[in-house]
Amino acid sequence: MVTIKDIAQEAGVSTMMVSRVINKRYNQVSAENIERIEKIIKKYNYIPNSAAQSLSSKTSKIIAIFIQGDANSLEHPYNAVMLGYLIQNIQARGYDTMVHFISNYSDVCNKLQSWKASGAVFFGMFEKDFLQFQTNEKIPFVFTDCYSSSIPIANIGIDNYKGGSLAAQHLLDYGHDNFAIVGEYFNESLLNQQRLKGFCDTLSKAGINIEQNHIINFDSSTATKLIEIQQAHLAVFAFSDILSLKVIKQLNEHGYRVPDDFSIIGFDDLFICHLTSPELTTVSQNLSKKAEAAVDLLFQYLNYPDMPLQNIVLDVELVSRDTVKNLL
Amino acid sequence: MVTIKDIAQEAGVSTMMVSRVINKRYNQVSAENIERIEKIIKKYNYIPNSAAQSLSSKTSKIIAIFIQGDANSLEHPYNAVMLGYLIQNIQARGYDTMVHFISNYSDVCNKLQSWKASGAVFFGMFEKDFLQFQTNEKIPFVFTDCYSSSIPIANIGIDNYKGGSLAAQHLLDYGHDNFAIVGEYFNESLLNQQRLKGFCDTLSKAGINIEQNHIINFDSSTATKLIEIQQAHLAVFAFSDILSLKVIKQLNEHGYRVPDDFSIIGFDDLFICHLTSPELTTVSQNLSKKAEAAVDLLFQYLNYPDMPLQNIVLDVELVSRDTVKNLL
DNA sequence: CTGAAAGCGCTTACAG
DNA sequence: CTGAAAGCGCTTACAG
Repeated sequence: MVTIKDIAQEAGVSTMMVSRVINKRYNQVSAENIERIEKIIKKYNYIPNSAAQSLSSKTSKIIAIFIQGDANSLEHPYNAVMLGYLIQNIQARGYDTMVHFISNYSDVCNKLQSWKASGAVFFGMFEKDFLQFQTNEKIPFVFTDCYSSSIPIANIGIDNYKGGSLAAQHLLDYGHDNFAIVGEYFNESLLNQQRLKGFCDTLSKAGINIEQNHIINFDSSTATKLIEIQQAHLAVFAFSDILSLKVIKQLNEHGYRVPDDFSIIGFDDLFICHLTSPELTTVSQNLSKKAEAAVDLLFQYLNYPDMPLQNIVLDVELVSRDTVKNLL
Repeated sequence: MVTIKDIAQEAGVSTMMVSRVINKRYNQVSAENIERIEKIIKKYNYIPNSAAQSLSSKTSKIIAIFIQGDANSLEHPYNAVMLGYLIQNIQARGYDTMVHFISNYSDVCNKLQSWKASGAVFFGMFEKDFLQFQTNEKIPFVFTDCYSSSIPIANIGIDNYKGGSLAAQHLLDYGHDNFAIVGEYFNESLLNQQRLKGFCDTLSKAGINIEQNHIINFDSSTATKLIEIQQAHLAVFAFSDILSLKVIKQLNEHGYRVPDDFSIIGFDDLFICHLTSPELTTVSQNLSKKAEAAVDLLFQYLNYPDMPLQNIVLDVELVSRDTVKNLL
C-alpha cells in the first residue's frame, strides 16, 4: 500500500508537501512541485488513508444520515427517494455517506462521535428529545420535515399550509362542495395540522365548514366511513399519495370508482403515482430540490458554524391529473 | 473527549487492558479488571475513536454498499427495499454502512481503499468489468442478482427459471392458452433469459409454443402490440411488478381491463402491489431473506477468507391475487 | 493475566 | 514556499 511517505520520497520532498497537494492548498506549494507530486500520485494511483486523515485532523468527510425506524421505512417511496437524493448530493460534494436506522438518542451520539462525522441529516419522525442534539453536539445537523414550534432547529420543510390550501382551491374550482380528509397521526404531527388548516381555511373562505366526522384517521374501515358520509359526490383530500392509493383501493373493493363516485387528491407526487390508472391528482413537492436544499444548508453550517439556525420552507404546487372529477 | 488513556489512568491499568476490554478479549483480562474498566467506560460514556482503531488495525467495521447508477435507482421500490434490509442486517452485526452510487470501476476501489472497508455488497446491474474486482481486491464482495456465466463470483440470486415456470403453470392451471411476455433488456440480462426459458419450457411441455412477436421489449407502444396479438383472452407475463403496473396502465388507457380483457402476472411481489386494485398476481421473492443471505455470506467470507465462492439461489413462489382471470 | 514500546498514515503548529 | 517534530488514539507484537 503506497503512502504519503512513498510519494514524498519519490518526489524528493517532505511528506508535508504531498499533504498540501492532496488537500489542494496550492498556494503553499510551488507550481513545479504541484505538478511533480500530482504526477506521482497518479502514477501509483495513491489513495489517502481516510482513517489517518481523520485521526490527525479530528474530523472526517463523512455525513451521517439517520432514519427513524428500521428497514421498513424504505418501503415508503418518499423515504427511499429522499435518501437517494441526499446520498447523491453528499457524494457530489466529495463526502461519504453513512446510513443508520435509529431508535434512540444514544445511537446517534455513538455513531457521530466514533466516526467524527462532519454533519448529519435526519429524516423520519423525531420526538422532542431528538431535537435536543443541536445543543449537545457541536457538529451541524439538518432535519427534514421536522416542524417543531418549541425548539429552534435547522430544518428543510415545505409549505404544508399552502399545500392544503391548493388542494381545497382545486376542488372548489372543480365545483365540489362535499369534502372529507384522510390522514394519519393528526395529533402527533404539526405537518398534518398545517395541511388541515390550509385546507379548512380555504374552504372556510368559500363559506364551507368541514364537520368533525369528515376528518378521518386512516384505518381499514376508512372507505366505509367515507361511503357513510357521502351524500353527493365526495371529494377526499388524503395527506399522502400512498394513503390515496390505499383509500382508492378500499373504495374499489366496495364497488366505488374514482373519480366517478369519489374524487381524491393526494400529497407528495411520488413517481409511483404515475403508474396507477387513473393517475393521481396531487400536491407536488420536489424531493430532489428538498434533498439538495438540505445538503446545501448542512454545508453552510459546516463552513460557517455560527450561522443562525434556519427553517427553510420550500414551495409546493398542485398537479392536476385524473382523480378529481370536474363537476362544472 | 475521553480516550482509552483516560480510562486506563482512572482504572490504574495500562491502555492495553482497556483495549482488550473494548474488544471483548475477556480471556486476556481478569474478571476484576473487566468489571472495573467497564464501569469506568460506562461512567464516561466512552466511545472508541473508529479512525484510530482503523489506522492501527488496518481495517474498519465498515461495509460498503455500491449501487449502480444514481439517486433514481432508489425510485425503484425493489432497490430501495433491498437497500433497507441490507443496512439493517449490517447494522445488526455491529458494522456501519456506507452507501455509494457508482458509475465506474475506480470509484469502487477508491472508496474501499480509503476507508479500509471490511467488505462490500453490490447491487444493480454490473458489467463484466465490475466482476473482476474479486481478483483485484482482497476484501470480500457479494453481488446480488448477478447471473454471470463466465466469471465465478459470490452471489445471492433467486431461481428465475422456476419463477418463469411457476408463472406459466399458474396460467395453464387457469385455462389460458394465449400468451405474451413483456420484459426489458432481454439480451443484456441472464436473469431475463432464465425467466423466459422457465416460462417457455413449461408451456412447451403443455404443447404450446410462444411466437417470437409475443415476446415484447417494453416501451410506450407495448399495449398496442398486445392488443394486436390478442386473438382471445391474452395472458401476459411481465418480468417485474413495476413493468406490470406500466402495462396495466397502458391497457387501461386503451379502454381494456385487467383481468377481464387481459390477464397479467408480475415478478417480485413488492409492497406497492398490495396498493393497487386489482391486486397483482406475481412471482414472489423474499427481499428480506435475500438481503439477510447476502450479509450472511459476506460475513462468512470475512471470517473465512478462503471459503470458495458461492452462488446461492433462493426460492420463489407464486402468489395468486386478482390479475389473472380463471378461464375454467 | 499484564504492560512498555513501536507504529499505523496522516495533519497541526511552528520555524525558517 | 518548505520541512522537522510531535501527536492524533488506538492496536500489534512482544516480553514477562
